[in-house]
Amino acid sequence: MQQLPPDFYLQSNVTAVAQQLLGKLLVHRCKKEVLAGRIVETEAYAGIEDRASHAWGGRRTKRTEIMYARGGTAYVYKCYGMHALFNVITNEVDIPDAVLIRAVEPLGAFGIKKRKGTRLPGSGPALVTQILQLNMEHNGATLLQQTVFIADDGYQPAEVAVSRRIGVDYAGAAAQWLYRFFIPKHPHITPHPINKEGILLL
DNA sequence: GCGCCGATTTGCT
DNA sequence: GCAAATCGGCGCG
Repeated sequence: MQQLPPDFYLQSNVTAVAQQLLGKLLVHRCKKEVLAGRIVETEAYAGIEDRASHAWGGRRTKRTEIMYARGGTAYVYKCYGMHALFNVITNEVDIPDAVLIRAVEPLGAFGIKKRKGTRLPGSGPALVTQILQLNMEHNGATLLQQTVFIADDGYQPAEVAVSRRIGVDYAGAAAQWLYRFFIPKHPHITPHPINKEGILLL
């Protein structure tokens, strides 16, 4: 198991990073337990030219400022005022590229069984932070240390597919960009008709 | 300052 | 299928 090196996050092609993150492990060492999940679904957000990105048009606000940090930084924000979504900042300083981690396959012991009823939690970007116990406190955290980081255990997905992104219909032409990467038919990816439109890359 | 909308999920009709 | 939960950013004035 090898932690990803700083150079990985400095790549200039954010879609390449989004694709390469599939199959990697997102790890959170909290108090006594280590929470980890295998990344099975990602979305790329390409800086100021991407209308779907919070940094579109070069926006710099209190919320988006962290997106301009150097690659290898975490960007966590609240969506709809209640769900924390976890992103990985990529590229050099002042280029606000980011990869949204949309789904992970939980590994090891997780407290999610405690939920009432026998029904397992659904899938989606808000579940990633829930499962790995990540929250707004991790906004701006570096992924280059040992608390929250991404590791490669040698696993390579047999198949990788690409599609349009989910929930960005407002973004005009950018809504059609093939910036969503996922492992086809994986049980933890977001259930969505768009999965059938996925184009197989691998 | 006010009001609408969003990279969503859940539960009820 | 749809509304609720709930907050920061943005446009408007």
